[in-house]
Amino acid sequence: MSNFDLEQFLPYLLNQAAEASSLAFQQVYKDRYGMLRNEWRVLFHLGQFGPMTASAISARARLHKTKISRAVAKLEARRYLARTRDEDDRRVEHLQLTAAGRAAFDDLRAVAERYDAQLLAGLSAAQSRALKAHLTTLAVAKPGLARM
Amino acid sequence: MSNFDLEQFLPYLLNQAAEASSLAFQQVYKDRYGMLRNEWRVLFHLGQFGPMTASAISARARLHKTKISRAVAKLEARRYLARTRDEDDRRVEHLQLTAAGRAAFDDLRAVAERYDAQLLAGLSAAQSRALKAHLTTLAVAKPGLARM
DNA sequence: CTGTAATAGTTGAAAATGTAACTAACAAGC
DNA sequence: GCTTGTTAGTTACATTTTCAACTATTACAG
Repeated sequence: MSNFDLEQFLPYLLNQAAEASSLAFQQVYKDRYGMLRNEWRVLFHLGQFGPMTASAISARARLHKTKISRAVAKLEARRYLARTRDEDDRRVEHLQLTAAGRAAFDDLRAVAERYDAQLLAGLSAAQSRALKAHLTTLAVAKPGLARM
Repeated sequence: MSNFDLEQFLPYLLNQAAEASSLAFQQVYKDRYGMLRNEWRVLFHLGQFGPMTASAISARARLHKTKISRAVAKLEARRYLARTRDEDDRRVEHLQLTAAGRAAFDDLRAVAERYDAQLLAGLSAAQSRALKAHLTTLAVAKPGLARM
């Protein structure tokens, strides 16, 4: 007899928590700026790390390059970012936020900051740190499952 | 000056952890049974909770009814589940696993059980419990964000 | 009864995603 | 130089998801 519980299965539980906690924030960037998830992510990468290439964002965000490509196209069309071709390696393009892009980022970052605090409101500082540390470990890990 | 860190923003972090931890398991149910995420979820609900209606699964899994409808159609086509119409309320249909469906569930449940243990290998029992408790809280919560 | 609203589930069209193939530019071996 | 391979990024097509409309059935008010 197994005591397995679907709702305590970590990948399932993480998905449920991720979706629930993304909802309210998603509402904000969608309503205020008409952005999708990948667009928001690209915006935040550029906002936080400064000018980057699409590949660099792809690697850091673990986002497929086609998603980046399409998100960048939309952000560019809406004048939230600008591209400049690298003169040394003309395959590469450097992405950076426009003034409008930075304004959107600053606004959304402030929301994110408060929202994060709200999500963690029930936990002590130590508990929050522990939770995030464990999640970071899980996010970075590349678990395989040999011979199952 | 803000000290906001995208990679420590809970919704983002949860998404990264959820995706990373889902990957290896997804590979198994996809390779062995050709299932998609929603099909696996429906299978597990029926396996764990016994016969249910589509609405009941929808409510418990927080999965939209169209996803359920299509997942059920595929699972039925592959003979993993069978439907029976409720005689008292003929709108309702009760879903239950076939023998093949239960076999698939038993197999995948065993994988899930071992995989879960592997994901938590670095943590003590108390830490694991605390982590899952916090995730459960986040998964159940319906956070809004007033006046941000 | 009868009309109106609600619920269970399905379907069609539009949007988004995933996968693979593609172009263009650079790199390295010979 | 020329071939072969690699990397940056885009595009095309198939699959999935989303959203709204739809059918069928039940509930409920008058």
